[in-house]
Amino acid sequence: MTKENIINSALQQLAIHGYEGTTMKKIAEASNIKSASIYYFFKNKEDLVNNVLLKVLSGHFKAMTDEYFKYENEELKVRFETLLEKIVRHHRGNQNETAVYLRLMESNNTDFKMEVEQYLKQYNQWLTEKLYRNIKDEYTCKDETAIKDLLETYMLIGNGLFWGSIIYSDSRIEKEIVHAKNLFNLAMMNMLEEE
Amino acid sequence: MTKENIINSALQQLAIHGYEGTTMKKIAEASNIKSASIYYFFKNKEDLVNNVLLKVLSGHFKAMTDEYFKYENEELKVRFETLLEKIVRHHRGNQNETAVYLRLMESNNTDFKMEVEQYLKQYNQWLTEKLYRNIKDEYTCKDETAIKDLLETYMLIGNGLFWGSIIYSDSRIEKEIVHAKNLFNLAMMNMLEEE
Amino acid sequence: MTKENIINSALQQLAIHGYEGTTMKKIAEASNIKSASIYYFFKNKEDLVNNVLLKVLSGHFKAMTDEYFKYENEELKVRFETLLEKIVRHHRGNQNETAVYLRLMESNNTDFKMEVEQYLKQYNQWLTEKLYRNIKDEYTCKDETAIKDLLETYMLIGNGLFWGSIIYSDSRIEKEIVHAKNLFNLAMMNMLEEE
Amino acid sequence: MTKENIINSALQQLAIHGYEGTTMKKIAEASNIKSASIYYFFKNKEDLVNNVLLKVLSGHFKAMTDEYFKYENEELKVRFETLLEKIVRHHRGNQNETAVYLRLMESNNTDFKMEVEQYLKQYNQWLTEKLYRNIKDEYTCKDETAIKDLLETYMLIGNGLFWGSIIYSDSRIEKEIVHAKNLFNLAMMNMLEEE
DNA sequence: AATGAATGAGTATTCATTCAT
DNA sequence: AATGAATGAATACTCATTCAT
Repeated sequence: MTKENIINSALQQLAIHGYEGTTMKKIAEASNIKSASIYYFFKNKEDLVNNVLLKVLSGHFKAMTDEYFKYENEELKVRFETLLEKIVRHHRGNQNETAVYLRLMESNNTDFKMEVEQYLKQYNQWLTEKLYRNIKDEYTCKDETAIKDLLETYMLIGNGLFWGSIIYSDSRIEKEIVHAKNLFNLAMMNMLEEE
Repeated sequence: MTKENIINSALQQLAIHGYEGTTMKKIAEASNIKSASIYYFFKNKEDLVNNVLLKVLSGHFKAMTDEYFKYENEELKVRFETLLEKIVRHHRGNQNETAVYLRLMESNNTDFKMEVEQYLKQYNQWLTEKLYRNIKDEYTCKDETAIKDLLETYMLIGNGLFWGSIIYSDSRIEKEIVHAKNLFNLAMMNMLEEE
Repeated sequence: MTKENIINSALQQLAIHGYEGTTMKKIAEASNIKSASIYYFFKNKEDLVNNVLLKVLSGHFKAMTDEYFKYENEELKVRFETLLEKIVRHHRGNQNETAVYLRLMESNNTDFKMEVEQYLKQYNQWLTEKLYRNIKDEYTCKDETAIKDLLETYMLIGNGLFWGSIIYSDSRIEKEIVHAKNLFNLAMMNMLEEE
Repeated sequence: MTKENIINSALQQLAIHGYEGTTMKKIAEASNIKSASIYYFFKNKEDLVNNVLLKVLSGHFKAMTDEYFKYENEELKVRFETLLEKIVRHHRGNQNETAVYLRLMESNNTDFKMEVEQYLKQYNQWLTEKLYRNIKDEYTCKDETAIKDLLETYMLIGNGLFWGSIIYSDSRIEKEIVHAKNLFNLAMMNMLEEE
């Protein structure tokens, strides 16, 4: 389908050139159509990019939730660790998608910026809540603050992993995953001890 | 001085709009001159941006090394922790500078991309070597791999902090710093125990 | 057709203003379109001018060969004389075309310079060979050098006529043609006598 | 002297790049000064180019008259022939000067065009008159028209030589000179015979 | 569903020129 | 005598968008 074709080409172009650097002509060429034809399917550039962003973000959310539920029955520690790893693998396997929302977040188009930021907030919130529930359900932890701290620490490690997945080579990334898992184990054990 | 003025305006614009989104006219307007005048001081846009980048990167390096040497006589643990904090504070206090090199790194101009990436690599190398020396000098650690792992873990935490400093609010960042410090302490103690 | 229209306008402008002096805006105005539209048909200024040059040179060659073959069955002397006259008439009737390649030859664009020079060389070669064959076939001239000299003399007269067609008025040109014919007759008779 | 220096640099630049292609900056660079300094000596670009043109044309006239008078006491035929040769040698030895007035003549600046054309007309007139007088004085030629025809023929040959000096190589030019002399001899003898 | 043709608004850059020093 | 700094106007070219077909 042409429409899907255009979205994919746009995704690719946006990943490489960013919003300002992506032209309708380049997208059209990558789709083997003429640029005028894009306007049959999309109102304008913004509309098209919005569609791309929607695809990227919903794809990300689906991948993340799928991953989460796949390991729902595992032991808590394993679940946390696996999720950490899966985040990296997803970014590595979908570098274009990640590049797109990174670049749109930094574009000077406020709409995209806000959309990405809002999504990120929502996703973080969803994840945090899930994880919070998990801990609550499995550990009889009295100290709510301790849980929150652990989760924030978890996010910190996740962020480090994320940025590493952007700037590091494949081999380095594998090490990062190991370090991240170890780090989280330490943090968790530390919390349980204090308890 | 007009030349300095132009560089600063360009820095600001690049932070907001990125390379493609920054126009000579916008820079000129922000400098209260006409765009033709920019060409009296700079050969072209690339030349100007190169000057901005040079300023940003050398500024970053100076700040980082200054910070490093300021605490050189402190206890190792304090030194590591302080550096972690200072990195965040520097990014927070110089958001424009950070934004510039983030965005240039992602621009489709290969020259800038490479310059930033090379700088980052160099800086990382410098930092890693310094820290490696520090640990070696102060701890009689037999296991070289353990030190390397600790350093990589330190970088992982630093990366998490860095990305957090891009996406989080001021209040959240303060918490991140605390988590980061704790995390590193755990990692270090863990290494020493194993020894 | 718009494309043809643009080429013709460009031809006109190039004849008047030369390469550097011809602007895309002037061409557009002369074509009753906006300058951006030119880029729908031509990659850039150089591409457009190349098309103009192609038209001019192929037009010149066609006119010259047509003229040559039209009188192929006439007596040799008549043929030479007619050709001399036709060269002038062609330049006079197509002053713009002549002006274009004269000016492009003198432009500081090496590509056009070389294209025109190469064409001129080719055309001269073609003409010389044809004429050489004609003399050889019709006169039992033993002295090859004499023929070559006659041809070079013919070219000299042709060049005088050409330059005259650039700088002289219509009435003066008519006289030039008569002088040129007489001159060539003298040169030819002189060669035959010596034989 | 700086002024002379500027004129010479401008001459060189005009020969290479023509009027439109010659910039004040290029002239300044070739003169080892800054472009603003040119305006101390010349009102504007046109004024400067006018000075160059003046130099070129007066230089040409001086060279031509010098040459003429140097051979004034020679035999008429020799005088004509020598002058023909000297014209070529002058153009060949002063290619820049010739290029300048050729290119200015074709520039779209009407002033220069007219100045060059007027000079050429004047020079032609001067030369024609001189030569006319020479013939009149030395030959008892009754037919005025014959003399005029001979002179026009002479100019035709001169023009051929001139254009050849623009487009031909050094070796070819030497042959051209021989042909031109022979041709003029034939023309002159022809006129005398008819008498 | 697709495109050929066209364009207004911009974009980096150049150029002749000015003027205070 | 010379220039550093500045600019209005122009130049080739690009880009998102439109519209008739």
